[in-house]
Amino acid sequence: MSSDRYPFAEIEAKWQARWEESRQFRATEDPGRPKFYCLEMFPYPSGRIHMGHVRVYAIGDLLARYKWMRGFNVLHPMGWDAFGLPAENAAIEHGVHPAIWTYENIAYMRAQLRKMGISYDWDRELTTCDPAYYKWEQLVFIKMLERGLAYRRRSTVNWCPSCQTVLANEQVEAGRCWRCDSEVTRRDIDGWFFKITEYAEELLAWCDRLPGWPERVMTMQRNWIGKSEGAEFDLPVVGRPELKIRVFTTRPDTAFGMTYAVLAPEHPLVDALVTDRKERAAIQQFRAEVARQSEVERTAEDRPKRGVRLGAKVVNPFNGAEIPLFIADYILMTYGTGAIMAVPGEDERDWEFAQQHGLPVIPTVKRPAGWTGGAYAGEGVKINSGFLDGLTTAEAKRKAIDWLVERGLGTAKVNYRLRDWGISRQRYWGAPIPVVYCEKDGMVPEKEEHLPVVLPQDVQLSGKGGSPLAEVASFVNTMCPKCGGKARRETDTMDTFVESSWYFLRYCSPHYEQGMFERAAAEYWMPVDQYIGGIEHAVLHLLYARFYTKVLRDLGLTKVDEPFRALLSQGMVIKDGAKMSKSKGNVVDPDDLIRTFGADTARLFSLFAAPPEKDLDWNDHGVEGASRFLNRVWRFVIANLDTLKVGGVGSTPTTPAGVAFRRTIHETIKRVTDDIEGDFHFNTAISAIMELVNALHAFESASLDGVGSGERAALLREAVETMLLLLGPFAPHVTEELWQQLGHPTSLFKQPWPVADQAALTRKEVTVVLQVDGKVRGRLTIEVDAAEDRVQRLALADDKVRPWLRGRAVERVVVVPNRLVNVVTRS
RNA sequence: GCGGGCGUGGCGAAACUCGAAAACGCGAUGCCCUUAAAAGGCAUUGUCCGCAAGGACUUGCAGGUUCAAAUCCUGCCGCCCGCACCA
Repeated sequence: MSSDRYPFAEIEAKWQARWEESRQFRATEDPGRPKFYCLEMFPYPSGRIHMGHVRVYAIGDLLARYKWMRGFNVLHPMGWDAFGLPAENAAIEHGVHPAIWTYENIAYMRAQLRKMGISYDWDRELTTCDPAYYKWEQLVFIKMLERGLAYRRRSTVNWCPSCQTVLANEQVEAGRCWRCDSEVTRRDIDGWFFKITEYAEELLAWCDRLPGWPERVMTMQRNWIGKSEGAEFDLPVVGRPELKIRVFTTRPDTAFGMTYAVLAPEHPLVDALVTDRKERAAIQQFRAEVARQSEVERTAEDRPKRGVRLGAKVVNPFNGAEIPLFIADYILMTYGTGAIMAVPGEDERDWEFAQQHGLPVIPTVKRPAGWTGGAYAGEGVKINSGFLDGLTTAEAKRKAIDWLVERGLGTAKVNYRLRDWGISRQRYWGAPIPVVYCEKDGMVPEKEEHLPVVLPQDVQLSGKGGSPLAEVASFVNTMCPKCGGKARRETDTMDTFVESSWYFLRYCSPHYEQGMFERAAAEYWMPVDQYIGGIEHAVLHLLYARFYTKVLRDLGLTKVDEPFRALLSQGMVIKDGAKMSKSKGNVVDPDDLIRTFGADTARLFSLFAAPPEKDLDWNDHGVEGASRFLNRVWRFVIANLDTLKVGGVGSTPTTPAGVAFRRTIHETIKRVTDDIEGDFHFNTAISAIMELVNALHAFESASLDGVGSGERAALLREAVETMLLLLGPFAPHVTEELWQQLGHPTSLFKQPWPVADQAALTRKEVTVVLQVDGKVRGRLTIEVDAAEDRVQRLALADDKVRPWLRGRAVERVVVVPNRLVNVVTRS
């Protein structure tokens, strides 16, 4: 089966060694050259690479090598996102220390990546579980603490019972843990937060200033940040002058339609509002029911809204009306003020609740003609609204807010759905949070000179819950950095998304010891020009990294506002209609693939089968096709080596066949370049190269008679060399080998990218399509830019066209220069 | 419910600043090479009618705009993704 295959194993090993020995892809700052920072999301060292990795790294390497050839100074680093739960779980299951498990996996995966022949600058490899790495985020943590950007508080958090740790909001997907899919529960717990909400407005604003990002991702981030503008004001409690309930609304214009108000069950004022024992019992029961519900139950679709009426009443400040007050489960303590004014006339949720509880509805917006529904959330003219009557929704919003402000009752208010980033993890395998708790001084940050706070190695991992570090006496028991007295270390570790929030900066100067990164190096390389990774991080890593970069900027460490200039979100690798997974039994192992077909084939197919942003449907026959193509290239070059070596450089063919062939060569250059530069259409770029190879075969056999041998050899040489240069970034080993066999002493990847010769591209003749009433009836070969009236005359006289005009009058003739003629008839 | 995306041969796909639908690859069929197979080469391959020449039809469905629509517009149908009681 493999009898005539080119020796890919030998070739790939040879060039991987050469590139490494010659340090060809090592990057150094060079202000004289334009830089290109090409970065793929670094992997978690789970054990072995999978096809998803092959795909991203093939894309990244293609761009990196292409940019090298375009003369850029390319930074293309690789490293390991090495902290994380799987290491700890492996330790619990198999008794291997997380560090050993992690470093063994890294060693294996590094070898796998090397076998793929990716052009990484391995000198810059970094591993986030290295104290020399996480030291710097501990330092930044302390600075964030000083600025109030990191803080500790008790709150209700998302708890994953399987991972035994807290999850940030971004890490909960439809009520389930993003990593293990367990149902998330709620827990009241002390924990550390990063104040990402302080950057909500800036993160949102920059969503409009990153044209290199996919719209899809930006939309997801905008939705996640969830800005809404409105007003906040107080509802006085009847007969209790000391009590006011603050509410947030985006529709202050509808305040006259307020017929009741609602508090979240957890609202702190509830206790103060309750007076008699019976009411207290009912409320406690309701609160307990709500608390028992899981996140999944509470957000289930079509859930009826439940609530309890309180004895207390509040006053609508707009019209003085006394209205009933409820607690209800559809109001969340975590959003706005945890209390609302309810306007059933213009809010569907309030409408539903009002129907159930027999509450009155006052419409405040004139309904459109024929409106039959309940709540009307659309815009319109105000009615039943006192001083707002007759205004539009927008005008009334403004006027209502002005009215509140004038009377000191409320203010305009912007709310965000984004919550602060909970970074405490009650697990072992992460970066320690560098603070201690002193009996005398309370919480005290570790001194800078004591950093890093190193994660201890000797730890018992039971998986039973509770921070494993709390069991390590030598770690926990320490001295207060302030008073020198007895103190206990913080035993939570940081969310591993903190490490991945700045690794791209560390790559700029990975061995720098005086700080997080060397300022000059970061200024030269940053921002990342092209970032490549999966869509699953649209609001996780990508939002955190944007936030953290802004924090570092505000700490004066860097000037960059945004870490990633352009983002390419690649699709998943699918086989037999499903994502590859062990349970589905549809996994393709990269090791097998490389052993059987070679890295070049694996990469070429990954790039050819689909455009990068789409899911890639893995097909074993397709892989064979990619392999067949590379073999075809190999055989052609080897078989014609003698001819190719004698071919002169630069050809100006004189025969029509030669001119046409040379045009094909240069059209291919243009197509491939446009496809890479434009929208990353690597699949069509490869198609174009395949067409060139097909043309090469055809020309080689057809040109034996007719084309002079000098012209023929020169053209073949130009075609083959161009083809190898264009194919290089897609299949680097085989092209590099053939380049050398052609007698070139220097690397293919040190050659300039070919430029299409305009002269070769220009045509003398074009084919013009002849249509009658929009249907193709014939073709006409004619010189370029022929006069319209002549084209028209020839079209009308054409043998294929004339029969279709019989018995019909020509109404008009549309001539599109160099493309088509459409004869429109009237019957 | 809100937001985004998609729907083209047997399959992956291409063309989407309106201008030859299906490039390239896979698969399939036939032939050549071979003792034979593998590998390779050449050819055919959207559907239907036809011996052929040729013709008709065809981009989820139904309309519309246009000389001309896969491409623009309207309304449906189906699929995927994100958010979702966010006041």
